[in-house]
Order: sequence, then structure tokens, then C-alpha cells
Amino acid sequence: MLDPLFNYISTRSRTPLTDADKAALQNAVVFKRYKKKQFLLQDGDICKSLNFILKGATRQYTVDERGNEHIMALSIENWWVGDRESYFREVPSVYNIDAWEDTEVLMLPKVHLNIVTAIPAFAEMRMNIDQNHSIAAQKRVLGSISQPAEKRYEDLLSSYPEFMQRFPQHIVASYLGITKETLSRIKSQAVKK
Amino acid sequence: MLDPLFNYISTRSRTPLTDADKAALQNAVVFKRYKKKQFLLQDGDICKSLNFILKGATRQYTVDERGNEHIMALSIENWWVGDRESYFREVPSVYNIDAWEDTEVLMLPKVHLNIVTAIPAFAEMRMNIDQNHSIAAQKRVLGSISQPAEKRYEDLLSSYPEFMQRFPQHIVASYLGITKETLSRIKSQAVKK
DNA sequence: CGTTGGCTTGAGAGGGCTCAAGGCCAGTGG
DNA sequence: CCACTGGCCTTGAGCCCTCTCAAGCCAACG
Repeated sequence: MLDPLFNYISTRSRTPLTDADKAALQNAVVFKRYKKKQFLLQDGDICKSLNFILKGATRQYTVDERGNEHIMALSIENWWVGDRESYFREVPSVYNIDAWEDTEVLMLPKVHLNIVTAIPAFAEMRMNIDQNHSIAAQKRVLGSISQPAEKRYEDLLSSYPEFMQRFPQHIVASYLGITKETLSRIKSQAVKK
Repeated sequence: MLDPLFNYISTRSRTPLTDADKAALQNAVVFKRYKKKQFLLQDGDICKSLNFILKGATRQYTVDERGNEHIMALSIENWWVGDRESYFREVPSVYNIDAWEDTEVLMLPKVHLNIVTAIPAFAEMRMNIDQNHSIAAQKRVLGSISQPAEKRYEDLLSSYPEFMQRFPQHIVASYLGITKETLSRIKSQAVKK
């Protein structure tokens, strides 16, 4: 059950996981299932866990005054999902996270965080993904201030082609910060070329 | 000389700095001056140091095919500046960093990184700012996909009012992802209200 | 006192948005 | 088995925000 997590950690840290580490992880995480459309987190709540996706797909988004959803993140297998700001600073989240497909996760409750941060390989992994996160976010910022919608779409296509398979177009459009109509037109123009 | 750095670390970690820690930092960092417009990093180079700004202001930006600058980050006193991706992964940077004012920094060369990561308070600070970085980047992404230019400008004004004092308008405009003309019009409309 | 850098203003163009309608499945219930 | 529905994608028309290009103003500075 935890093997995908063990693998994930191993590939992201030079320190190997000992059997004791694995046992500690076993005790720290909780297996959990979500049906499609079920919420992992609702805005206003404090995010009490980080979730490692074993199977399925989730979206993280805000809803503005006019009811429009703005997709902050899309996540699939072998991703950690949760609102890091809310989790670490214990402030109410501005995000909703829900399952887009039936999803299975390993939940790491904050109350168990100290168990796992004591594991060197886990700490190393965490530093790693923190870094990747902020680098990825920077790239997205750079794209949004310097590139037109079409280029951003192409970049997403080459970075995360799975997204186009697993999520409908209007979700991807929102992730890119454009409307579904615009994305549709971009795609039809791209085909002509 | 290093006092601002010591203070910075102290306010961002629960572990206090010992005298030995301070001595270690003393050995790890190098004081350096940059004149206005001088480069701390040029794109294509590998970023070999992180720089703690004691005095002055810097910009981090890319230049596109048409010669337009796109400002990724603006930094002033008590900020760490450098391209984290290039620094940690040792890949050529896509950014330029230059001094917008005459600037003094404490340079932390990568070859000395292991000295300081051994300092608990420093490691804690680093985790902290990594987190802040990725949270801030996320907010900027959210703004760019969900808010019009005017709102983003107002947010910047309330978050970092110093920026408007220290950097000319066309730099701030680029940071916001709009042209200087648009920012000028936004401001003049805001005054009318 | 000319030059340079920064800010503003205007006119026209364009990319993306909104609103609206229509088409295409896949699932569901009669 | 078929009609209906809901989710998704497309297309069109008009509009608005922002960009581009261009001109002019002002303050700082050598």
C-alpha cells in the first residue's frame, strides 16, 4: 500500500529509507478514499493534512464573487496535494480541493508531521519538493507576464501532457488563466498549422 | 557588518544563533559592492551565490526576442537574491540580476553552502524562506489568472509600498505583467475615485 | 542648456472576454 | 430501445481591456 510513497521518497533523496523509517511512515499516514467531486479541503477551513495521491486526480481552486473557478493546481498520482500555506501557518485556506476522479490518498495529518520530519530521507524529499514547487510557480509567473496564451498552452502540453487527457478543456483553460472558448480557438488554430 | 544578517536569521528561526554559528557565518560570506546597473548574474551563467542585500535594490528579469525585459523579482534590503533554480541545480540561468541602486550584499558562495546548512538556525531560516517564496509565487500566479491589472496593482501597493518609491513605474509595470502606459492609466483613474 | 530617463496622453489595433446558440456524445430512465 | 438530459466542446458577434506606436512634457544632471 505504501510502496508508491516509499519509491517517491527514494527517488527524491540520497538518504535511503530504513525499515524503521518505513514503519514510522506506516504509523504516520492514513489511507483514504474520495469519490469524484468530494472535497479534500474547503475554503475557510484549515488544511490539516498533506495528501499523497496513490490513484486519481484532484483540482485546487478558488471561487470568485461571480462564481468563477480559478484553478491553482491540478494533481495526479505521485503528487502531494494540500494547501501548504494553510497547513504550515495554520490559517484558513482560500482554496478548495476536490477529487476530479475517484481518488485514493495517503493522508499525512499535521499532528503526525513531527514523526516524519525526523526521518532524514523524508526531510530531504520535503526540501526537494519545496524547491520544485517554488521553481515551478516562478516559471508559471514568468509565463503569465511574458507569454501569450498560445505559448503557455504549448508549454503546458509539453510539460504535462497527461493533464489534457485527464481533465476537460475548461479546467485546463482555467489553469492557464483563459476562458474555455479561447482555449478552444487556440487549439483549432494550432491544428491548421 | 553581519548584524543585519544575524537579525534576519534570528527573527526567522526559533533556534538562536550561537557565537560559534556567527563565526562560521563570518567565514562563509563575502562582502561585496555593486554599482547601479552592474550585474550580479547574467543569463546563461550558472548562479554561484545567494546574496543577502545589506543596502540597495536589485531586479531579476528575462529579456525576450524583441528585447523586452520581464521583471521576475524586485529585491531590497534584507532580502536574499539569486536564481535558486540555477544555484541548487547548477544549470545555466535564464535570468539577469542587476543592481538598480548602488548595492551592498553579503555573498554566500555555493562552495560554502555546507558550512551554513550545518547551522540549525540557518537551516530553519532557509526552510522558512523557501516556504514563503513558494507561497508568494503561488499568490502571484493566482492574481495573474484571476485578477485584472488594476487589482494586482492595488495588491502590490498594499503588500510592498516601498517598491513604488524605489523603482520607476515602468519597472513595476513589467513586474505586474503590463506596459508602463497601462499602469500610468490605471493610476490616473485610481486618483479620480 | 542640451541630453537622458521617466511619466503621461492619444489613436488605432488586437487579443481575449462575454453572451448566446448549436452540436456531440454518454449515461439514464422510461 | 429510444428520448432526454447534462457535460463538454465549438463557433460567432460585439465589446473591452491592454498593447503598440507616437508625441510631448518635465526634472535631473553633466
